[in-house]
Amino acid sequence: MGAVKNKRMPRAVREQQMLDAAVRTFGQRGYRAASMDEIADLAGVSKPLVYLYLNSKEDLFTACIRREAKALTDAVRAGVRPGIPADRQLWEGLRAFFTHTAENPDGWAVLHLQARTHGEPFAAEVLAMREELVVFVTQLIVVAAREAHRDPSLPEREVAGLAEALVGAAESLAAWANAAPGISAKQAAATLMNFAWSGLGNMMEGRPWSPPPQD
Amino acid sequence: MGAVKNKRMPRAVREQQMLDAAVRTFGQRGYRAASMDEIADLAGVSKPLVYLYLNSKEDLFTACIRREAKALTDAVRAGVRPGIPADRQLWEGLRAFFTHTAENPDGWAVLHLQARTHGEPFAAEVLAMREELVVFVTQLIVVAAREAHRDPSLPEREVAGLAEALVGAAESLAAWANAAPGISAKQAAATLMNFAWSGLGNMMEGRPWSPPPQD
Amino acid sequence: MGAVKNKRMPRAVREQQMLDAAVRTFGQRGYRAASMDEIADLAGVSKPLVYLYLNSKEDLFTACIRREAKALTDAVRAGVRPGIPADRQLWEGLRAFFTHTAENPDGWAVLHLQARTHGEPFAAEVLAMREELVVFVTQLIVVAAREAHRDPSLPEREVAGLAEALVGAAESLAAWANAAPGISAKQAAATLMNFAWSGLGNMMEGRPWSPPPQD
Amino acid sequence: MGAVKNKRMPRAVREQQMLDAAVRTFGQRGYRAASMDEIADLAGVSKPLVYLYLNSKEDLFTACIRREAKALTDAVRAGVRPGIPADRQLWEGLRAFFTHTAENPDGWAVLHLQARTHGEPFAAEVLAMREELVVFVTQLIVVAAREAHRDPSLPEREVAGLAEALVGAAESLAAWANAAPGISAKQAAATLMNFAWSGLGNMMEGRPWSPPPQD
DNA sequence: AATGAATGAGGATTCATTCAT
DNA sequence: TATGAATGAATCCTCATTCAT
Repeated sequence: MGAVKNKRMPRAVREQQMLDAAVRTFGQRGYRAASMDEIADLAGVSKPLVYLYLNSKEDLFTACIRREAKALTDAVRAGVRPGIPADRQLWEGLRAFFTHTAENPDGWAVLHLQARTHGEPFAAEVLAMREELVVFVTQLIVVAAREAHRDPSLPEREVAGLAEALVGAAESLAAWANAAPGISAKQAAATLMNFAWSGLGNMMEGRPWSPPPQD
Repeated sequence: MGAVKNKRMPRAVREQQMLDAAVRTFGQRGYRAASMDEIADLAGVSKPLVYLYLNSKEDLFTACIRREAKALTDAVRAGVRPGIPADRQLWEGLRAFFTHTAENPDGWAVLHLQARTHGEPFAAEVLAMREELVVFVTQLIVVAAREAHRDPSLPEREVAGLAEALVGAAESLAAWANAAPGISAKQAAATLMNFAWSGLGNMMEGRPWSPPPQD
Repeated sequence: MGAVKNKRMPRAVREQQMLDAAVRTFGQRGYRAASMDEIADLAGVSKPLVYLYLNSKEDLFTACIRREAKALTDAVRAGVRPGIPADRQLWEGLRAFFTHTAENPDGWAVLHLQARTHGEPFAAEVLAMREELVVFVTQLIVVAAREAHRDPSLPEREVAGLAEALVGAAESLAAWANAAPGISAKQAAATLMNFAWSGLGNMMEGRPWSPPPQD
Repeated sequence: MGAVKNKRMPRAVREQQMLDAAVRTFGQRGYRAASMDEIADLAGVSKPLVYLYLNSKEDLFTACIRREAKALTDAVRAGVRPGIPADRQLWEGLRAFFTHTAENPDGWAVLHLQARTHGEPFAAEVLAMREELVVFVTQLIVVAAREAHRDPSLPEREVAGLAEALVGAAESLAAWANAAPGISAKQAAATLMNFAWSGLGNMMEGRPWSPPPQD
């Protein structure tokens, strides 16, 4: 069972142990199916202590989401060197993203699967993090357009949609790469770059795909 | 609430009412949080009748997944005219997909969010449907490559990754389009075509994006 | 399943089919664990028909007990030739008893196990049958005492206890013979005759076992 | 009703209270008819506490059986002085048996009626205890045969049958003595000794009852 | 003579949460 | 800092029983 039992430890340490146990349990069982009993057990403490430090199941789940969201955005940001060309920045960001999700499958499950499937307190929490990533990608697209000497006036709504699609594709690929054995973070990133950047590049050259007129 | 109460109806009809209620409840609350009580209420019948016809919560959820998965794949298939160029087929498929998910948000939530979040009986059920879509897309990519007079030997693994990315992006965009007001199915489809097809087109012209050598 | 379905049949026949199914189900599952659904199914009819003919679960169980009790006492009575010496009558009665219980294990289970474990409506029903057997045995003992030229004044209470013991032993041996493979009705009867009659005979010779004085 | 409510008590004490309540309820109502609600009420605790300590209805019933079986065999063993003649040992054992069953009617009902009536987890549990008693009696019979200077080769199968009959008769008489008012443990024991020992004694003298030749 | 449709009531089990120490 | 003892409130599921035809 989790940590060594009954040892007195400073609050900060205990809290992290609890969050570790909670992320693992929530990630594997889901919010409702995870029981405070199991979490406390896995953390090696009694239930009242969990309540003393984290207040309630809801608060505990929220704390998990926040911690994991921050860890993910931090990882992405830390993986990107500023000042290099936009496509390289995206490449680095994607690699960091896929690496982090592969190394923290439970945390990723909490963010991608569990937090979104349960009502309003939680979905908003994830949305905030997601927005950060979307903004990051959006800026890269805008910068890339500028670097390509293109008229920078790609309609904003269009850019938003593209960024959304890219982030969405990344999220799906992360789940896919975690599930399919033998897909490395690098491979996942390369696949997505091929898929996305070539398309985006194409568009920026002024050759978007266009729907048939009668539609 | 829900249907008219207490009227005797043939089993087949009642079953559909129950599935309607179940899809709505599961879609909005999630598998665990949805209660059989609420579902029976919404269907306008007593709980025992739900159990008589659908056996258990698990079976009921599975029946929901199957019905919605079939409805979705049927809609996509019905929306695509065979024989036309591959890019047009994809365009039509995406429009059908986004139209259907927009019209059946609860069904889509069941498939995309809820079914994947809960243990093995269910995830497999959705995976089967997803695989159908991935195969459909994969074939389009292969055909398109041939139509573009390209060496048809895009590595298989690469194609699988691209198809996965496209389906994943579509799934994410469906959720996005449902959430953001004023995004029509057509717009979502166009965004994704731009994102994906241009990129794929580019690749097929022999200009894939390539990672920097030192990576 | 059970009988052929949906065939119109006269009430008396249907009732017997239902009782057959009920005895089997009650005997194997117990009163509470047996469900009207299972019984109706096994009888090859719909539940409302069972209620139409037998009124309620309680009444159905009571009808089972009565039918099986009568069948058992009838079998014992039919197996005994009157007029022969008392020990022979007991021998024949026991053989008939063990034969019948071996051939109708479910009926015997209903009488011996199930009916006695559930509240007052049923226990009384079995008690009546049991009393008949006890009386039968009591008379045999009295007659035997007379045949042995003994002072016929064996205290009544004593005789009652002995009869009770004999019937109880028979009941236990019936269960034992049913469970242990290879014990025939005849063997069971012989064991009990040895056990009981020799003891009784001994007593009638005026040599009862007597407790130590200080007790 | 039952114990004083809401007082904090050590687990071991509470468990015994729960078992007390359970034995009483199971003994009077039967396994299926007894509700966990009633048991918890009678024990003066909430249902969850019963589940916390005893796990499930099945486990609770098993715990009852084990406790009562041990109590009964302990009582019988404690009541018998070793080293005295076999008939006296049997006498003492029977007195202890009837005394204990008279003092613990619910426990006896659980063992004799309820546990045997319900499926396999439980029947086996009682059988183990019963086997102990049968072995105890079997040994007494063998020793008695030796004490009577008889050829010790009473066929084993025969002895088993006799022991079974004796134990069965004892079980039945226990129920009878409990039901009939004014039958003391001593009287029940004496009746059975008369019934059994005289018979056995007779046999050991070489005068078994023999079936008529034509049978 | 017979059944498909339907339900009120209750029972086992689990869970988040608190109290007293 | 830490926990053993305890519960109110659901939740899934089953069953005997009835109604309308």
